[in-house]
Amino acid sequence: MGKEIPSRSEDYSLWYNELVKKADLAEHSDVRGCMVIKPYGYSIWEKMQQALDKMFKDTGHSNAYFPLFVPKSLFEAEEKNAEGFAKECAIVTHYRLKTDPNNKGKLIVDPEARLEEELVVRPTSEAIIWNTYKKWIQSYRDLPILVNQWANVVRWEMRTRLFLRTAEFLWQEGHTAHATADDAVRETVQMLDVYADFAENFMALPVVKGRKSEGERFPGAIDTYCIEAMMQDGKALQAGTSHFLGQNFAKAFNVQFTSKEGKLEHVWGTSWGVSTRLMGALIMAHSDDDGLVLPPKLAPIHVVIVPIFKTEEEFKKITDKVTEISSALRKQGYAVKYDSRDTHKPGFKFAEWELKGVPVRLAIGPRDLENGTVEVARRDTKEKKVMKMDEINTAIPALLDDIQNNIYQKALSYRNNMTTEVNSYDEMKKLLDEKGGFISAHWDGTMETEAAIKEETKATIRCIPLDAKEEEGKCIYTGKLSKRRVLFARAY
RNA sequence: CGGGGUGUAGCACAGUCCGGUUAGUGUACCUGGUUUGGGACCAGGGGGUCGCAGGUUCGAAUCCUGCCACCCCGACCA
Repeated sequence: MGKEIPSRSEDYSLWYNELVKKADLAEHSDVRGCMVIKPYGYSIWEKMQQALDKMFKDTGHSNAYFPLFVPKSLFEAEEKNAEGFAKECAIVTHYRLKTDPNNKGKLIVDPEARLEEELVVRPTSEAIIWNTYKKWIQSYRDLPILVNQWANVVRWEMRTRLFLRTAEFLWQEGHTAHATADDAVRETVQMLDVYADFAENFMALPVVKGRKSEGERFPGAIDTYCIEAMMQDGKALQAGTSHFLGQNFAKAFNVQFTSKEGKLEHVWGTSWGVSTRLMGALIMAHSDDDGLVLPPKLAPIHVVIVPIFKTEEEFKKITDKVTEISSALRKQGYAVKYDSRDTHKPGFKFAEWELKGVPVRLAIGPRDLENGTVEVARRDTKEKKVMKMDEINTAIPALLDDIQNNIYQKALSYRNNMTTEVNSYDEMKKLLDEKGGFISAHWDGTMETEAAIKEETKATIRCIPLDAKEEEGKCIYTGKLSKRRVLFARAY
């Protein structure tokens, strides 16, 4: 018996945890709340990075790197931001250990080595970056500044889950500075579009673009835009955010520039990020009870080839054929894995590569050699068919495209099925308990109502969709007037 | 951070209530052979600070105290 995972219907959250571990994506480390991302999982993250990085560069951004540590005085400069993160910060207070005089071979913190000013381990980098931008910006000619950084951040979470919420996680954070509010808003929306494009075209994950309510907004932002996705258990997941910071950070850090007209003005800012949480979204959006299902565009291995043989001689003949096929596929840019292990039976290998979500599997045995055929199996539908060997080179690219498209369509129709328009609070509560998903409903726009609904149902306003049509209605909770529907859901 | 639960081989667990040979099972691992078109079989073998630290006892995986970690529920989480 190999590795098996629980079914989604039995225990969704156990299914997720086991899948992450059994598919070799990540595991818990010995550090509380922190994970080890294993090579297979990390290679998926690298594919995400590559695609996103290119999109950032194509929209004019450059990468840079800022320090992990933020002096407390800088951190607290933008009050709302500091307050928002204060409860989950790790703080460096000392810079030296020494041997414990009472306990041989052990180390203690040297009380003599207390830092004059504590260093906050960045939960996000606005503070240190805006403090740096102050030095970079004097004139409108210095603007815009379009910088991104790939980094780790630390948020001391009480309850963690692999990829979805860990104390340390990897992400990218873009930080831009502009001469006008319009420019900054345009940037904010552009990056939201980049995220949505990435989610849909690479992750095969349909997302709703929207704006956060005041209560869900990034601390220190004027406006927070987001993409929201629907997971297979009916819970929503925020997959990326893009913030219009107004002049909040420029004012806090005194970042001013001289305009064309010779006036001294505060700079307008944005910040935007996606994290390794996208891995969680990817896993939960597509995978099934047999394991991971990866969209070809993010799969570290596109095609796995399993030989079926009895004798050494058969194995050699098959290997020759496989070499031919795989080098032709590699020439087209596909990652091909030949699983030539003789220590496992084919059935075992089939199950293992399915668990790891490889989009296409080829099986070649003596029968195929005779007939000039190969068995082609696709991971998303688990369909198998026998193909002529000389068709492979053209059939595989088409098949991979089809898989990419199919899992997107499947996720899209699921998401649409899981989005329900609701006009009464009772109906909403019933739906949340029985079906889940997005609830599209009217809201009076106040924080009080939002908080009350959250308190009573555990559902939050995920976003105010950008494409929400103007529609007169009554708030589901207070009956007050509302101009458009918003999306509620229970969320990760 | 509160309530509950669990820590025994890489993994999953039994044994703990009621202390007493050499701590066991499945799986994984190693060797040899037979196998190979959906998770092979037989035989042999290796692997254990029983979470950590104290205590009680002639004797502790087992009883007591403290600590740590993880899981579930809640609070928290922009």
